[in-house]
Amino acid sequence: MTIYDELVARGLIAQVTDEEKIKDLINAGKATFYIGFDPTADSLHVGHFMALCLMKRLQMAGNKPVVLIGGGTGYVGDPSGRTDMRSMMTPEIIQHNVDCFRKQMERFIEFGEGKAIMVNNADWLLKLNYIELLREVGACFSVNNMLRAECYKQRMEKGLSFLEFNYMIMQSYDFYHLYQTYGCNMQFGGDDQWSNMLGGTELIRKKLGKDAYAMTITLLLNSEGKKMGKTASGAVWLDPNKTSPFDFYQYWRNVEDADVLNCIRMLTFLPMDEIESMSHWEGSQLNKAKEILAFELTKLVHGVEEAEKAQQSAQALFGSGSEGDIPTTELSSDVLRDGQADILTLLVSSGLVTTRSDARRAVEQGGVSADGEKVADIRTTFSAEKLQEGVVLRRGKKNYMKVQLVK
RNA sequence: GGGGGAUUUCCCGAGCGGCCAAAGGGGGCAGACUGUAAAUCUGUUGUCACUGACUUCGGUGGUCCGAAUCCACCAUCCCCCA
Repeated sequence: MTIYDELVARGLIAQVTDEEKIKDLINAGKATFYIGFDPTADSLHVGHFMALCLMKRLQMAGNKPVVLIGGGTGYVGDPSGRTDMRSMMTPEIIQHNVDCFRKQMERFIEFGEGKAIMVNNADWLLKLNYIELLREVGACFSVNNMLRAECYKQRMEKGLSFLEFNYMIMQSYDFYHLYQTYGCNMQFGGDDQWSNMLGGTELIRKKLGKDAYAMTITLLLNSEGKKMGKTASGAVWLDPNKTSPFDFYQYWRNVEDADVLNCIRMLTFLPMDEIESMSHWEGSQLNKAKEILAFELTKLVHGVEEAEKAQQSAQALFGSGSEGDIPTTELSSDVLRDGQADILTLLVSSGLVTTRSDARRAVEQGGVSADGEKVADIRTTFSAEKLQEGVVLRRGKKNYMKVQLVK
């Protein structure tokens, strides 16, 4: 199976400019391609992860990846796919985010001589002169066409600032610049980037009379059409300090039935025939597939060791498995009153709830247990001796924390 | 630059002087049922010393016994005209 066919089989490809050309280039390992990452946060998330996986796949097939970090475009903010305006980031924050991205990416992609390279568009964008740019590049863009682009359409309702309107031009300029500097002839990106990417290929055609190609990656949506990798409290991060390996594991362990296979296909490196054999799994067997998905992804992102730990904890807590590696919160003697600590205080200090009111509600609704025993009374207390041994608190089915008193 | 409209609790959105911690929906959380799934039903969803008290309705002042609701100024956003 060629690399292109595999990408198709995994459902990763959304749109392409010239299928035959792209197929030939990447199958032969002759492409130099780039993917841009905007440093809008201090950690990568699942969406970025997909792009990184794609890079890795293409790199393994002999193509040369260019990671472009949007240190310069970060000053502007991409309006595509958003209905609101981005808040402006300060140069310090942008730089901090760029550094964080770099660190995380080095785990996935091999950089160095003849391998992948990483560039930051701040290096060229910040130097541009306004008038020169207008004459050189601005003349190549038709505002009429830009306004027709899908990515601006939605924003026409809500209002679009001139700043954001220029994002497409900057991204196009990036492609143009990379084409000339590194011979980069292809761009990949999320499907919401399609118009921005076409801007680049067109600029290259107009300025240089050369062909460049673009391909977009399918957005990872769940069966309800929502972006995956998001929870009520925000994104699922790759940084273990922002999303613990256990929570990361649990996120994938809990995906809906309808989405498991899709995720396995698009996100893991399991061979296609193995995935195909899972495709007719049903019912509780599908549950097994979720375990595989969760384990594989945790392994890719956090390493085998963390993946095994997460799996063990999960099995210990949900199944009948042996005592696992339960996250523990250490308490100081501040929680004690007359040598006792009450359940509300413990719940709050364990981080299982954020307020005492929340804790009260959880107990009153029968959602709290300690060491497997349901806690029915909000006045329940625990002795200091008991707490020194450690107590496993549980809120609802899926939230656990061991609390232990230290002297 | 001129004119009009908006700003409510996580989100959408009611409220137009006391009966407002603020309807309704979405989302979240918990319970039942399950496969750590989905669907469904139920409860809950500002904080705390919790049958009561305290702090919220863009900001700051004011009117009033009493303001999310009225007035003034400021800020932000949207629409129309230029």
